[in-house]
Amino acid sequence: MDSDTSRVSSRPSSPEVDDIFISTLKKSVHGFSGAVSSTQSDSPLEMAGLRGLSSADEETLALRMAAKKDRKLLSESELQSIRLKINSRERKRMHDLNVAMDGLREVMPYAHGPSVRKLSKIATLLLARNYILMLSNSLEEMKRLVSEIYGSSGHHGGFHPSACGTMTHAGPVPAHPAASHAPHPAVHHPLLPPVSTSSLSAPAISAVTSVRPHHGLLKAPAAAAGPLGSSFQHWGVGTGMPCPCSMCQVPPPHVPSMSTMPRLTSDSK
DNA sequence: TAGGCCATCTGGTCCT
DNA sequence: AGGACCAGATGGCCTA
Repeated sequence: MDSDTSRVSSRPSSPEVDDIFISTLKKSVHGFSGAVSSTQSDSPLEMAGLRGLSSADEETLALRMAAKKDRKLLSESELQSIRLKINSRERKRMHDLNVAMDGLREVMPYAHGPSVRKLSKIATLLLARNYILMLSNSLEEMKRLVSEIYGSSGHHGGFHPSACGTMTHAGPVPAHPAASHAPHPAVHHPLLPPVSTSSLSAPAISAVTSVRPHHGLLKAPAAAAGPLGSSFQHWGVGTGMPCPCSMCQVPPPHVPSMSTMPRLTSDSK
C-alpha cells in the first residue's frame, strides 16, 4: 500500500473523515436495506429508489431495519456511530493486512527497483509460496551435498543438522535474501520453473502470471526479456555471465538456461 | 473501453 | 456483548 506509488496519491488507504461521513450517510439507507434483502439482491433499481427517499423516510427505514435486526430501537446517530466504529475497525484491519503484505513484498527478491511495479496481493502470495518452496528445496539440496561430502570422507558418517548446528549449513541460505542482495541463490530461483516437481507446482507460477497476463508480475521496461522482466534475470545481470555458485551450476531439471526458460505465462498450457 | 486490482462498506458468523 | 474474520457488493483508478 504505502509502497504503491502509483496509487497511494489518489487512493489513500484511509479515507478522509468527510469521505467516511458522506459514505456513511449515503449508505445509511443502502446498508440497512441490505439488512432486509441482503446486498446480493440489491438491484440498481432498488438502490436508485432508496436514494430517492427523503431524510425522514431514511430515518424511519433505518430505525425499522435496526429494530428488526437488533430487536431494539436505536437512534440514527447511535446507529451511525456504531457503523462508523465498525467501519473504522474494518479499515484498520485491512490496513494492517496490507502492512503485512508490504512486509512480505519487502522480503521477496526481484520486487525492488525503480521500474518494478508493485506486486499484486495474489502475486505476492503465490510468489511467496514458491519462494518458500524453493528455499526448502535448496536447503534439502544443500543437505544432500554436504551429506555426500562428509559421508564419503567418513567424517560424520552422514548428515545430521541437529548435531552440526547451523554454522555449516545455514550459511549458503541467506536469512534475508532481499536485504543481502546477493546474486545467489535465492534471488533467481523462485522464478525458475518448478524446482521440485512434486511440491513446487507449475500451475502456481502460471497462476501468478495469469493474474496480469499482459505485463507479468512486475512492471518492467519494454525491453524486458519476458513477462517477468529483466529483474528476474539471474544470469546476465550486470555481466551477462552465469552465476558461479554451486546452486547455479546445477540448474533445475528441464531448465538448461534462462534463455530457454519457459515463459511464465498461460501460453505454456 | 474492458479488465485487473484495490479500498471500502456491509451483514453474517464465530470466538472470547 | 464486542471484536475479529470473512465474503459479497460497489465504485474508483490504472493499464493495455
